[in-house]
Amino acid sequence: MSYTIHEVAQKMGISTYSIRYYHDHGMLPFVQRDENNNRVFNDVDLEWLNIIVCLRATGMPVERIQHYLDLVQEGDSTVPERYEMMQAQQERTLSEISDLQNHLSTINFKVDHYAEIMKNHEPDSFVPSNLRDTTADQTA
Amino acid sequence: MSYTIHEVAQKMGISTYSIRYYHDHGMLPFVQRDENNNRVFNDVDLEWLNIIVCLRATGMPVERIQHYLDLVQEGDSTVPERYEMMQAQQERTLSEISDLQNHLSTINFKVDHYAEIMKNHEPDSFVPSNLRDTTADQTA
DNA sequence: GGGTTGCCTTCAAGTAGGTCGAAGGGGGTA
DNA sequence: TACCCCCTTCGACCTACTTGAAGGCAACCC
Repeated sequence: MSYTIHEVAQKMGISTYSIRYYHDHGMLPFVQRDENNNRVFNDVDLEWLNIIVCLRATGMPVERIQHYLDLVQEGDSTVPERYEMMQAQQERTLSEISDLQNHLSTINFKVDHYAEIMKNHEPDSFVPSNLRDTTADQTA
Repeated sequence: MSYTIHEVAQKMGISTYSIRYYHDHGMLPFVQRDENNNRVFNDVDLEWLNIIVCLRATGMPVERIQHYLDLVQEGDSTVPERYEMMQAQQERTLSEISDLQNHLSTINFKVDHYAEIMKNHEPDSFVPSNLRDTTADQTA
């Protein structure tokens, strides 16, 4: 199967701009061109792109991804380094998930807090700011 | 209690650059200056910064955060809009956590895969790339 | 066959959110 | 007085896109 850049963009949930960016920066080394110089993607390209998207989404810089993809192309002798990279990425991602969960509970608290305020007001009865009690609202 | 910009940076785990950036962009409206024009932060400023860090870390653009902070200062009449903003942020964060968890399982798979390869090799016995079996390595 | 639409191309410029360096000032200590 | 350290502002730089301008090629319409 072969795909246009738009099909790939839709499939992967990223923009055509990003795909061109990755390609132009050497991260999609197997992409072909058709007779009009348009990019033509196949399933292997999609797999590579999948890796790129995964690593970018978990915060790996483009330069590191380039290095990782180079290692993949160099073969099994680079497995130990790739192993270390993926382990680092694993830890990084776990800690980012945990950070996000902490932030989420802060946000949950605010949602509940605002819901509570709204429950105690009749609809359309919010007091104007010049009349409100300012002492209790420091935590927003 | 009052704090220097460095103390705040350390407390919040962000750079002094970021703090100045937020201040310069009107997101820390209460920060004072001392007689030498240095920024002086108090506990209320820390609370505001905490909100900023939380919303930024969960992907809210600076402009939206500015708007949110404006709403907070306007008082209770803006509670419904703030409620909607925090609900949106809640959903966004939940879906980002879920995305990260999916990406994490891809990474876990690679870590396990590489560990498996390394287990089946004596140390320092990785084959040079020109001798390896290239057919099985498409998924990196 | 000429015009329009539409998708593609490249290259350059713009953007967000910081990050950093230069230049300079104030204050404390030796 | 010299030195050090931390602060300031302002402007340049950075990453990872994002967008715009200018133009090519093909397909359809009349």
